[in-house]
Amino acid sequence: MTRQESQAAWSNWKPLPGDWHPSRDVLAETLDGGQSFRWHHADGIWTGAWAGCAAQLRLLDGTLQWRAPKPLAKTVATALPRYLALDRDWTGLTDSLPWRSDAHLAQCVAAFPGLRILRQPFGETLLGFLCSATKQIGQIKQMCALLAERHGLPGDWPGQTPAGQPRDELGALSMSKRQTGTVRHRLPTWAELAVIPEKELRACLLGFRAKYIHGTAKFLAARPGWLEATESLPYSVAKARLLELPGVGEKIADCVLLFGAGRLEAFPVDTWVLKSLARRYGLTGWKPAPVALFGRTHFGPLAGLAQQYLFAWERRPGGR
DNA sequence: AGGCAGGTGGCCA
DNA sequence: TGGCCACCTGCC
Repeated sequence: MTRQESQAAWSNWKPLPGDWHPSRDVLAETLDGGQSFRWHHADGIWTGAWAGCAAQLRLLDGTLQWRAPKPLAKTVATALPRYLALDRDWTGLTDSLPWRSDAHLAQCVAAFPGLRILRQPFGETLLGFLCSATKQIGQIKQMCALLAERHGLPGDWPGQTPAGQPRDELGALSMSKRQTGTVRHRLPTWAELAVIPEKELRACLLGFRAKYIHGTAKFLAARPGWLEATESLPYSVAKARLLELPGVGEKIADCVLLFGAGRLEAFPVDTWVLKSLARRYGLTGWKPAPVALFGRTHFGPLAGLAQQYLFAWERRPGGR
């Protein structure tokens, strides 16, 4: 492998606008805590890609800085604040959660001060979470990386393959290394996915999820503008529409609306949240649907934000 | 070495 | 409506 591709230049580091000063842990939890599957960390620098954008982030003396590939710098300067939802008052939003009357929530919020919900591209969020069924974050990232490398357009940005990283003849990083440190391609669009045989999708370690992604791609290809329209519909209507897609159930629909459309009322209930509410709120044995109802009732219109704090807490190393 | 993993859909009573 | 189970496959 040549090194030529890594010669492209990055812009100069610049402070991120706004007043977000996350700790290293909170930054990691936000970028790599299961909302997005396209950020990779190396040597204190986070590299991520979404839509036609790529960016790097680093924390220097408690200040968050960013840079982008030079040709993209202008675009990213606009797109990154939106992606990171810098325009929303997260301090105020978090303050309006019912932590004053909920000691466990207060503990979670205190443990991850400044945690926020990303605003990712809607279609990419859908793809990521269609990969997510009964998979761990590392494996989901691997699937997304393979989809991007094999079926997405090359990005207009410097290659991010760590020097000397061995690759097998199929282009997959060897699984034993579990390195997902490449963000060299865009994710395929839904239009691109629609013409990929299901068998090729399965080869990206998708397993039975390949059928759902293929089916969703075909569904969307037959309905131009359907997904874009869905993004801007009211929450309940948008959710009902997402549930029409093969492989999209309650949980994934809520993830897409929460992480890909900024709908903080969406309250995805996965196994972690199920465990959290069982253990911390006495809902042992409850099924996902009643738990979701409890969550929306108890946490209110920003239940999705509360969910992210609970999720982060429950996932802590050695978490109990 | 076999069960389990950020779910969903289909089939039964 | 509610409870089960198959679905792919890599990893602990």
